[in-house]
Amino acid sequence: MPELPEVEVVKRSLEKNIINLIIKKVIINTNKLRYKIEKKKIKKIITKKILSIKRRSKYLIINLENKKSILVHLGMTGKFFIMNNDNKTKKTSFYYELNQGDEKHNHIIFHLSKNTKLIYNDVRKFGFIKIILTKDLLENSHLKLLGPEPFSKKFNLIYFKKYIIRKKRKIKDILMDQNFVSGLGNIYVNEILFFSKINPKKSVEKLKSGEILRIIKFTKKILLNSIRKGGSSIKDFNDGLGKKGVFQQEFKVYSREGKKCHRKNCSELIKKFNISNRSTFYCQRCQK
DNA sequence: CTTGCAGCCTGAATGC
DNA sequence: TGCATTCAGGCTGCAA
Repeated sequence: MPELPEVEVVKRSLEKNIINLIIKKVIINTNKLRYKIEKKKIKKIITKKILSIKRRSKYLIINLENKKSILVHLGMTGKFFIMNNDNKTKKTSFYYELNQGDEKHNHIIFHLSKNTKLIYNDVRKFGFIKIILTKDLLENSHLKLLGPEPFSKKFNLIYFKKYIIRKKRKIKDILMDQNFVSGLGNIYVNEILFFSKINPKKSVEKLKSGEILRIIKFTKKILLNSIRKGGSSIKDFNDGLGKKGVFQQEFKVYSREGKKCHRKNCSELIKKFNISNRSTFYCQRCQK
């Protein structure tokens, strides 16, 4: 599932592969992702050059020369493939593999110059692609209310304390809230709380400064580490039908229900329960 | 204002 | 074996 690190690696892959290329043609195989594709707007980006790629939270922004931008969210299963003139499908990130039969879910295909194709594939169609004016990005409803990026200086102790004041929500809930801090999803939040030794159920009003500082520190550390590993695993843009470029992510708690806690000298089994209808994994001995 | 939750979608895993 | 059900997940928009 693409969270901030996965999306960041897509961004870097796209930067390497499609900058300065021109959009020649766009094939729409599936008209409706999360939102209906506006064909009129798609028409207007034909012949335009791709100037830059940005990321905000889990969103990708592809800036074009005609003052328009393509705003992309990958949802749960969205992924971009690149195809060059060798006709081999290549991955743009580390969170998925290439499989036979993927083409079935190739919903949108951008034909670019230099015989390059950018393919949007999405099994569950939770993602979306919208064309908007670049100048309207900041006011866009998807982006407007997003909290600070986890790496930014704004995500600090003072901000944290101010946000949670008089709130009684669980810490896991707050970390999942994109308006508090943007880019985290269920997997990384589980991991962050394990490393921070905080019980996901803990009410934010009970958090001590030291605990908050741990959360902030590990958030940055865990995300950075994933970007680094994931980025290096696909740096050669291998087609995943071989085994190269596959980075098996290792999680400490996520999806490890009933397995032994990885912390030294702890033999507790990882427990699973729901918070806000999301799977939550933790070690009840290590996380208080 | 804040918080909670249904619904969008498909395929894999599980249940009977 | 095969059919039916459940689960996974981010985000929006509405209800309480």
